[in-house]
Amino acid sequence: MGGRPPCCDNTTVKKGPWTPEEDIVLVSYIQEHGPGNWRSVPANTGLMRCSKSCRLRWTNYLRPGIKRGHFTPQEEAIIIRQQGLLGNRWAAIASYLPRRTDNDIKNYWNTHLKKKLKQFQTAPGSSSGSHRHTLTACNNGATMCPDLHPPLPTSCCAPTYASSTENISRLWEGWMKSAPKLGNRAGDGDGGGGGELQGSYGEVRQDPESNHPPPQQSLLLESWLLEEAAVAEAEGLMDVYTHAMF
DNA sequence: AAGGTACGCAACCGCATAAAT
DNA sequence: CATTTATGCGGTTGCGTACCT
Repeated sequence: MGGRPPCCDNTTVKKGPWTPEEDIVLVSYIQEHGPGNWRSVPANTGLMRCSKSCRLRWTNYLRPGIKRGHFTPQEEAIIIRQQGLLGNRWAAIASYLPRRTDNDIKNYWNTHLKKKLKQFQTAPGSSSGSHRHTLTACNNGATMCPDLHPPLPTSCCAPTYASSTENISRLWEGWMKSAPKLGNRAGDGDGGGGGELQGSYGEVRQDPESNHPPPQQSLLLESWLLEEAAVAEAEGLMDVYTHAMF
């Protein structure tokens, strides 16, 4: 048969939630090689994950510059407007909010905005309250957002591979929590989860007892954090600009 | 305080398209 | 050019947690 060789052996791939150890392995690899060649990731890192799963984890959670948590009214407005224009093309909508992932936007739409819009539509006469605010902002945002946030390829922030402070700190938080009791995680619902990792990633978890990252990784993290500070500064400037526009 | 329910998020699944052989 | 897989995307599900009764 011609064609490409298969990316991974589907019989041995691990599923379920990612562990901090896996995250670190993935981040370290991408830091070194850059994102893109996903099929080489499981092969070269030893991760028992499908390349697809690695890509998803990276783009939705570990990618540099990702902003998590509260959506601002401005962001809401852009999402609502673009959803109206583009439909459920979340990747396209996400290009207007470079620091949000399509998955995040999709989740937010399904859990919050859909409900909000429904409420608004069932009470068309209600011209007061937060919904009105949202939709007003939406209309404003609609006309200006392509200028303010032109559809940017992820390249606008990605090339630095700087991971967000939140993501990294969360990573280490998870690491600290799980490291001392890794042995107890076997029954973690995800059959064969933490337990097998101990063996698989022994060479990666160089010093599990000390709660410190391996030296090389800590250097990488340090440089990421420094870069993140620069990104945050830039974002601050953007917020000022945004507020001026609204 | 305990049990039940709703909510939010991470991850998986399946499909479409692009790319490699 | 045909075949096969990688990649990207949208829909959906399952789990953990917060909130309510």
